[in-house]
Amino acid sequence: MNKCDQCIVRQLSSLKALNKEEVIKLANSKTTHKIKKGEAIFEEGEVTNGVFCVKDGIGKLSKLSANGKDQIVKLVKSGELLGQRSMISNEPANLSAKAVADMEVCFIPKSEIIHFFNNNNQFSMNLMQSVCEDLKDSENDKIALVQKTVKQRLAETLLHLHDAFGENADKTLKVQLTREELAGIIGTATESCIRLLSDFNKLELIELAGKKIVLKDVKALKKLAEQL
Amino acid sequence: MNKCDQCIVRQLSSLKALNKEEVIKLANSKTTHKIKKGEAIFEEGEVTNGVFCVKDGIGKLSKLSANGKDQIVKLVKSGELLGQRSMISNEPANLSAKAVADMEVCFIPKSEIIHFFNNNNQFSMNLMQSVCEDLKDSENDKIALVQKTVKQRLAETLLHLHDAFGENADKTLKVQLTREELAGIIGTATESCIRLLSDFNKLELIELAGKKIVLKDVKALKKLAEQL
DNA sequence: CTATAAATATGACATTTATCATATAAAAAT
DNA sequence: ATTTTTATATGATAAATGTCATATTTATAG
Repeated sequence: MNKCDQCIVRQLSSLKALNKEEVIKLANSKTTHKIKKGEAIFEEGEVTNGVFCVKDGIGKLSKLSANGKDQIVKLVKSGELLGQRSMISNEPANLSAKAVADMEVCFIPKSEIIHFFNNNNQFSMNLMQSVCEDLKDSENDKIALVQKTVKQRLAETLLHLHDAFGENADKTLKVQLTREELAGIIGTATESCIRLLSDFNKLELIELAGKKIVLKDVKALKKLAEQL
Repeated sequence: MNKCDQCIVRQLSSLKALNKEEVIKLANSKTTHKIKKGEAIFEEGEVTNGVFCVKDGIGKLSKLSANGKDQIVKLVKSGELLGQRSMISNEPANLSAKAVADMEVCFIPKSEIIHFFNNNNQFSMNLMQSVCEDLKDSENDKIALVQKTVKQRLAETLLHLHDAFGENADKTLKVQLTREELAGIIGTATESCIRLLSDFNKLELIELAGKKIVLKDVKALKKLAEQL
């Protein structure tokens, strides 16, 4: 039973370049894992020796600082690969990967990936492009961190979460993050994040219902995120 | 006359994986350019259609913000490749590349690189690893921007400039940056950068002689950069 | 070599953001 | 259901950093 063929990761990630034969090879070597919200897929410093495909759920890549704050570098959703960077660099993971919502992931051993990389030009190009995409995002994030205020970054992040993960039937954002996690994405103190969310709420840019957030005025949020 | 074979870029960059035949092919397709200090190799938004090898000099990759500040993402020195990311992503450059010191660069057309990428696994792996290295650096920079103070980042940057570019006979740093450029690297206002340099000078951590900077107390700078 | 512009330096002040304290609400455990 | 913990919220304050003004020095152009 070749389950990988129908898998969303196979449709969306670099793996889409694999041919039938390669997918069968993949299906035989992969292992499937369920990760509960809050649990780690791998921790900073760990040697993973392969990549993880996100079949379902949402994960965060983050790094714990000396002062105890967890800086979130990227959120990943179904269809994406995790741990490519450290596998390719032959290094222990630079970041920890944890589940923000219950996840289902498949582990693909490094040997398989390297085999595909060496024998399938389209695959290696896809993988390369995916790392390049991450690099571009990271560089742009870096610039935003310096050039925008916390308020602007919060607005930007809310819009991005909406774009990337969508909304539920009741218009609330699909990703449910704690205030602490949200602060970890925009790079600020938890209290500042909470405060600004309250402000946005009062200004009717968003609506807060417990942990759930509704973007009420996307236009105004966009304006806020971009203004000088 | 096959000049590429002896070139420093060939010895240090992903190109080291090329065989004799490939180097000859490379030598026939490359073009050499001299770039004066301050001039651009390419500008943000430009389609480059190839990569640039840095034979000599120092360059900066930066992005101009709406408020007129130039955020420097990376400095490059001889032996490195420029413009890989946007070439691979098939996108116009996300950043501008300008000379910080007079440069000599060679342009290699995209078609050549793609040919090597598809026919030489070691080259494609090298290129991949080089982008991964950039990604790791960028992610770590991002985290430092959030978790460290401007003072710490200045100390860190001075140490990094010393490590990466070395010093002259008179112990001054080899890279000569304006205060504005230095501010653009650490992500702060020019005035704040100047002020902190003065402080460091008074504390005898560094010595200022015009634009030239000497690191007088590396140990103390390291301690400053890492402390909580 | 002078005139002009640009870079560096420093003070005064405003603003942003972090930190600490504490209250309230929500979630988890017993 | 009640206790205990954890998350959210908000005020007060301090610290860090940006902005504006203005010298002073250094570089560049004529």
